Amino acid sequence: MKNKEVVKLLQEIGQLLELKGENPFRVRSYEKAAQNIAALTEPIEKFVSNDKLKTIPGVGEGIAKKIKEYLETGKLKYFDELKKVFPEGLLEILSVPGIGPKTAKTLYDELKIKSLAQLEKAAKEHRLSKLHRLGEKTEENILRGIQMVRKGGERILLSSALFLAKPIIKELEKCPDVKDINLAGSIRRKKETIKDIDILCTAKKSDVVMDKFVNLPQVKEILAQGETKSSIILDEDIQVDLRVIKPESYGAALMYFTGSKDHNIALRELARKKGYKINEYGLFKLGKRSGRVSPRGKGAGSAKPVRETRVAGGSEEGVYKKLGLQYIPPEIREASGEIEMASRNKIPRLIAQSDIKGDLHVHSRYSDGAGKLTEIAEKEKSMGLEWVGICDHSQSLRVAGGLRPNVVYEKIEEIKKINKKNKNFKVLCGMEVDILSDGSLDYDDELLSQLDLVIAAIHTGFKQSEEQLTERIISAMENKYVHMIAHPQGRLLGKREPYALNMEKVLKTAQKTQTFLEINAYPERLDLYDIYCRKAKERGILMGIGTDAHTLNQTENLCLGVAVARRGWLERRDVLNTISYNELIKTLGRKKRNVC
DNA sequence: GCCGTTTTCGGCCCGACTGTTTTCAGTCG
Repeated sequence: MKNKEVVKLLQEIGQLLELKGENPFRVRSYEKAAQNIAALTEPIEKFVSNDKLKTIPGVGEGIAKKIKEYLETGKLKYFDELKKVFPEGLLEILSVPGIGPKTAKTLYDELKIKSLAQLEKAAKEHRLSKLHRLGEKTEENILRGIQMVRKGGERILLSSALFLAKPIIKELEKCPDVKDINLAGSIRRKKETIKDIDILCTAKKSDVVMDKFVNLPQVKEILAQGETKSSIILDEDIQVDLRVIKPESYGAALMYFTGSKDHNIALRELARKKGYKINEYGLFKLGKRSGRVSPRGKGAGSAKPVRETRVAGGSEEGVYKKLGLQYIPPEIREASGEIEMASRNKIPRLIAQSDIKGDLHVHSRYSDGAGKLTEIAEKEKSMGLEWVGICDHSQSLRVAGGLRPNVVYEKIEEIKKINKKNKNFKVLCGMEVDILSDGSLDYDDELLSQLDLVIAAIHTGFKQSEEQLTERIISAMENKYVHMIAHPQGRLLGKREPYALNMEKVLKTAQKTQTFLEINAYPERLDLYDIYCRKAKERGILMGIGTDAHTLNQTENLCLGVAVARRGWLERRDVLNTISYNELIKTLGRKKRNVC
């Protein structure tokens, strides 16, 4: 699958064209096409062979031809020609915050700067500030930007971002002037990793809350402080933006800053077609034939377009409604069909935290977890749950205290005793059984048949070929005692890419064998991911959320699993965790009955 | 370069903040 390669190619073409000073709409076309290809779940090669490239939104005659040439020959003449005009290092410079195409071009033209290192040297020697429209401040900002780029990644886990955001919200809420306050941006959409934290609030006077914000004890640096927007860097090197909004615009602003960018663009296009204008201040009805006002207004604040009437803006619901749309939950605002569904009133009621009755994957002290069985049960009960599946590691995983078969039998007995004592809470005796390198399971069927819950997982041999890895998972699913595949794709965010798997085959087999797939809610995993959750749902595959908790506190990560499920459009009926203990036992027995 | 309830040409999302300037260009989201 060469989608990523093609996306990168188109993005780089866009950037080079931007440097060249090309028509910005042409630049935008390449970006748009790249975005839409990035969102594909099928290999781009398939589109070439079927001559279907132009069915991808944003891909027309020109770009289709270029993609075809690149995929068929491995090269693209047009791109090679472009690269002759500007050295590749300039693209690296563009990644420095604050440097856009114009600045990059000036730096190249005037100072012959074509790499990050040269840029850094020039900034330190104060050669940048001698250029037109660049000053000392810019020089400092560029140096800081270079450090940011060098640090790489700079995205943090959703869980870490939430951990940092919550105390800030709590503190700002204390301002008597602050009425509504909410997260926005990717953290509100619950993306798996977050670049910066966006917060929105309403307040009568913004200076009080802005002052409080920039003076929070965890602030390392103030990047900007304005009337409507301020930006800070936390000690943890994460940027936080706060925007203060007037109440009548709060909903529109929340939508605008929650994004995603593509969702917003699609909404704006829809609004325009319906004779509205939408921005962060509200939804406005355009007066008859008055929409032709030049956007280039002169003078501060005097550019108010004529005859616009605000028709919505205070609440998100109101704006969606006026646009003829059902409310769209933030988690699915990714321009992946939600607007069309909302126009047909077909947005499902997504699963909610309150639907959850249990956790399918927790480790105890039997293997590498920290809690005793009874402690785990108490903890989960205190969270309002009714059952927990305790799945320790199997014997091969020695480093994680994998259980010998005789110990598994001891665990079964202990759990029986616990369940006898507890009327309102049940523990399922589960195991996370290794799928060995040859595809066999780490325990024999005799032992597996004694367990309430068997989840199978790959923990070794990640580097095998796609065929081998896919085959391993498939053969595990074909075992009638295996209920669920844990962390099916095996990635660790920021540390390890997912295993090479043929997901089509995996999903097909899960459907055929009635095997469930896990949404592993461990912060670094969040696996299966959203797009495959949605695909699994389309096939009628049930999903199960497991926290993979190794400490008692980690059981609280259930909310992250719910977030992934919501991003995957899952409803209550798609997720095992929403059913009662008795129903669950029945459902877990289904595979054995039906498949064998 | 793409696209069509503005349909084969003429649009294409739009406003805030910074840092520089002396009225605004560039960048960002």
